[in-house]
Amino acid sequence: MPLIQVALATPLRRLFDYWPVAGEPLPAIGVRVKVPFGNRQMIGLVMGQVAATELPTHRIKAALAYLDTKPLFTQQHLDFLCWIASYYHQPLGDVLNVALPALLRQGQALHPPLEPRWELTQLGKQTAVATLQRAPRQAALLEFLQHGGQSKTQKALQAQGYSLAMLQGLQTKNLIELQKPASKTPGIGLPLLPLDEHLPNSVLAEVPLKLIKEQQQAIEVLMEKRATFSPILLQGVTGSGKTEVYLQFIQALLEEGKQVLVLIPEIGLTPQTLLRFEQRFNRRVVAMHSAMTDKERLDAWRSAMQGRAAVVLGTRSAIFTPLPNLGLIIVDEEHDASFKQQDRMRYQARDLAVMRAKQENIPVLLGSATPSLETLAKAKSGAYLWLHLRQRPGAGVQVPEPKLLDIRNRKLIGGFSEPLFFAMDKHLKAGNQVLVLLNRRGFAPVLMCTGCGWIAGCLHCDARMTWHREPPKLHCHHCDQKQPLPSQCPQCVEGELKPLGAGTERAEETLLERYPDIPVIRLDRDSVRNRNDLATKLDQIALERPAILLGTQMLAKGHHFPDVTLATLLNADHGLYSSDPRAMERTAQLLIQVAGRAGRAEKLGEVIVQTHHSDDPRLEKLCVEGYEALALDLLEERQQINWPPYAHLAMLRAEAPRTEQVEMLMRLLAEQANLMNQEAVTLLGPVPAPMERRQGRYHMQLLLHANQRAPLHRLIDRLLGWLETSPEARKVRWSLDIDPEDLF
DNA sequence: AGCACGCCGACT
DNA sequence: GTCGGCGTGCTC
Repeated sequence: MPLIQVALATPLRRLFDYWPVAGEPLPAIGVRVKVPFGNRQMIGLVMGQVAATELPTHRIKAALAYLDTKPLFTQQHLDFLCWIASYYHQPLGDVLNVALPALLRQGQALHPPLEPRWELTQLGKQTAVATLQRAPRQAALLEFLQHGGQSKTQKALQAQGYSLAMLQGLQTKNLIELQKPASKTPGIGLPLLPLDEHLPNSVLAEVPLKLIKEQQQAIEVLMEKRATFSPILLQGVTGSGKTEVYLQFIQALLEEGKQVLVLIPEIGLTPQTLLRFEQRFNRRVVAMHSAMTDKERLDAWRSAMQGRAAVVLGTRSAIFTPLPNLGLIIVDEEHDASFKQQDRMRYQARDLAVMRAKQENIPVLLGSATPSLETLAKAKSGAYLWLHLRQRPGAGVQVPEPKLLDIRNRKLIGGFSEPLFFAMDKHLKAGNQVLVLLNRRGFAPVLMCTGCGWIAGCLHCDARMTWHREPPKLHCHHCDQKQPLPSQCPQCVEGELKPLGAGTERAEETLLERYPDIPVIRLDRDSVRNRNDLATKLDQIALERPAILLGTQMLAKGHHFPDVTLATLLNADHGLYSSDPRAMERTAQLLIQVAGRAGRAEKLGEVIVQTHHSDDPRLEKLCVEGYEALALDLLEERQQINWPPYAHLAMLRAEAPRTEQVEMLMRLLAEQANLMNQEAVTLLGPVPAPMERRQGRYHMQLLLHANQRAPLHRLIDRLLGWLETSPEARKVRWSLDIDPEDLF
């Protein structure tokens, strides 16, 4: 008798063998199965069959039940998930955990159980409506049921305005009854739901925008590439109409009956984005993001895997969605950091998109105004097709050139210099909006005693606590620890406590003092807690003029503010001289994004960037020659220091409550690595992680560097084997990050 | 990861 | 005498 191999969500990187469920046919690969595991039950996925196992047969247990009659994944999709598991060195069960909606992971049926329906009894069919004249609402319901023909679910009836009380009224008179659906095992093995409500033949629901020549040329090139694996970088300045190119390319694939997957950054999935896709096509568009309920996610997932959803619009985890007729993947704002998952299963959705497209032999379109160096390198080398959109259709106003405003030796009020205020005055007086970007929440990043130099630090982290005014507290942005604001210096008692630096709260206060008659609309994580807050603020922005829009990243991403004529970055220095080689790239992307906010419609814009380093050649290059020129320079630097994308990295991180435990493990780990490593892998570290103490735990890291992927992954496999059996590793929490993005 | 087993301190 | 602390071992 053959055994079935089951993938389970445990940290053990292997499959588990079980006897098949007695008396049932062997399950297909990709079916969920409930199995005993230790002394509990788990739900896993059937990955294959084997004739025999190394384990003594008496230790093999029998599977309890199959939860699906048809596989949840095609073999091709399973191959994709297996590839992910091996590339990121994660247990397959963990990958499946990300790939399956929560409800399916918990064992719920793929199809919702059929709801009971209300039906007329024999008496109900014969009773004249007029006999119910003393209960007119019930009479109306009876009439509706008698003439509606079919039985109805309670939900459907309530949607028509009939209440539960009316239904119960008819039920007690024996006129109607609730019929349970006939299915033996509710939800499992039901036929696929009927294909969609008859869709119009035409894919288009509205007339597409007229393309300018450059966009038209891009579409023509894309059309040629639409049937094979073709990675494409679509580099277009803000406002160049990338989305319209996406939409028209998507249209071509929908017309061929294909499905399209669109990945967008976390912050970019607004109801407006979804609406734009829904309005364009006569096809089902579903969203996939973390704010949805489990039920909503399952519904969207099901319609995708059944081929009923034509477009899936989602954040990074949507890359795992099974799509039987996938014809195109688009990654919008491909440089965005949110495509990299930074905890649990660390993966880069943009890279997975390219991998999936290769496997499916379909095009993958990476769009950005400021492409990541990784993507840019591939485009430069010719591995990716490189398309440019340099013009802005419409009124023809170009993205303004950012001006650097040096603030050395200048007095700053709440982060603003006098010349900046002067520029703001001009734009506000003209009745326009001014956008102020400050990447710092709270009132001030540091609270210091002027008497003795004491600084408010976090008890659990090597970090300063941020002073928040509203509500008043000290808040550690690394571990979420909150403390009441001290009324006096805890060290010298007599010194005065003063804020150092400025966050959005302080900038807001400054602006309200300086411009008492102008609305200041603040957008950051503290003032925008949910969808509703955001909608309110966006409405306000649409109405108020003049106005000042103040905020963090949130403000720079995605939203269109046609009345902004001055966009300003209060401090470009943060990260300019960081030891992280990625800092300059990030600052440049932010600056260009901010610049893109100014003068989008017919109004000419201005962009001002405050810095202490206006003579920095990289900043100058960025402002004068643009992002691409700077990025190509940065790429050259990367090549010279032999760093990604020209080399490969993996980061091993470890943390424990006591520093000795981490140090011991990391020392042994490095020792092992040196023993195992006969190839070209360089160890950098182990070293204490930046901000060594976080949430009361000590962090260390070991960076592995190699010119080739293969030897790096071979070494990692051996190291993980050692880590899994090493007693020193038990007390320490460790994790592996392939292609790490944040090294510091 | 979970969960049980097991071996030592502070409670009724 | 037992409740419960978390070290150690195991999961087909």
